[in-house]
Amino acid sequence: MSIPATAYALLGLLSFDRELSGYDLKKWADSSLRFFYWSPAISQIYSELKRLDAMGYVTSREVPQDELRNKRVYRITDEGRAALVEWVEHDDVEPPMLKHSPLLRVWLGHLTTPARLRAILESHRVYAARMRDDALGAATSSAPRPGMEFPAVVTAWSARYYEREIEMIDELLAEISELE
Amino acid sequence: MSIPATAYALLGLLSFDRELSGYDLKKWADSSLRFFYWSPAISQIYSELKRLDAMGYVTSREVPQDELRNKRVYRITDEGRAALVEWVEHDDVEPPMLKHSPLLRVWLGHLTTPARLRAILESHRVYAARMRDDALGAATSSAPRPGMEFPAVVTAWSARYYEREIEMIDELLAEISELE
DNA sequence: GGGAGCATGTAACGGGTTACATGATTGG
DNA sequence: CCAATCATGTAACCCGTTACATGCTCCC
Repeated sequence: MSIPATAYALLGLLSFDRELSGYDLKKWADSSLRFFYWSPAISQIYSELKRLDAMGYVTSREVPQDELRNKRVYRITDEGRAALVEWVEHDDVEPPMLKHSPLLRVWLGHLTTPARLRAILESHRVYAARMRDDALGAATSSAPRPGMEFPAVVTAWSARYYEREIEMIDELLAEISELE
Repeated sequence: MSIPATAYALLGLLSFDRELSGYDLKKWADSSLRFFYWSPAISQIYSELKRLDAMGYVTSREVPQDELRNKRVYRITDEGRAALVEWVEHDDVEPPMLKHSPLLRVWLGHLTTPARLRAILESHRVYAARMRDDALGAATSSAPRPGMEFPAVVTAWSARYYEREIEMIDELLAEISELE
């Protein structure tokens, strides 16, 4: 019985030795995984946590959040850690999946005007700049903790990725102008 | 009633004014869409074609393939073309979706050895080089036909994308060595 | 003879999303 | 007072995949 990559990603977040709630995991995913992988919907996080719990890969307990409410926090188990290590060390690595919607529109450029393509690319440029800045922000905001070197390397990689994305948008913009 | 992006992608393939079978569409997708978007499974292509047919966005007819068998070829209709143009011109463009599995493994680098990470990245490097070469091949093999300028631009973009991916893998490899 | 390519499709399944439901606390 | 944030979960739905089924032709 195998579990989806998203479950391993969550297990990965928990592998940095902390107790986290579903809500915490969502925020963490949004400020790390999001840049190079994906941030699952909160509802999926809750259901994956249930599955991981049922498999014995995590344990959970309730902690008081305030006077009236509790929240459920999760901790990775030894079996969970072993399964995660196994996944990193021995499982096949799928190729990256890229679904570049703005490019799909450019590919269909014969159906529209250069102005529309430019607008799409400008807006994608804003998005990429935003992602770069967010990745840069995530890199600087979190103090370099021991054991967190790899996430730091990947976050830096992500910032470079979006920087290059911007360069490539500009190249495309220039090429589209030439086509006119 | 909206249709998925994949359906528009297929409609897009048909928008270059040719009659194509499901099988043809799969081959075409593999040598164009695959580099920057995704190539749907053949089974999905057949079911999307049925949906597009039901919506009146394509028509189909059977043509003899050899003495014994027929094949069904599809042609975009005026309504299909109008819907596609509408999609390109007025629909919101989703941000690109990236699920970088090799990077997810690197992000979990604390769970394994540098040697394993290097192996993963080397293998990803081979994949990226392959994609670059395939994109380059697709660019040169298809003679520059009129009306196909945008696909050519996007294929060239894809080749650059994978070239940069290789550069970024090498940078990562260097950073991982430094971490040791 | 057998594998690769041509050609089309169905069924089962699962991963993941959106919408919905609920309710407390904090800060402008 | 109202929006945002904290916090958890269910249900419906759909996109897309893999596995399965079928059968012909071409070439080694």
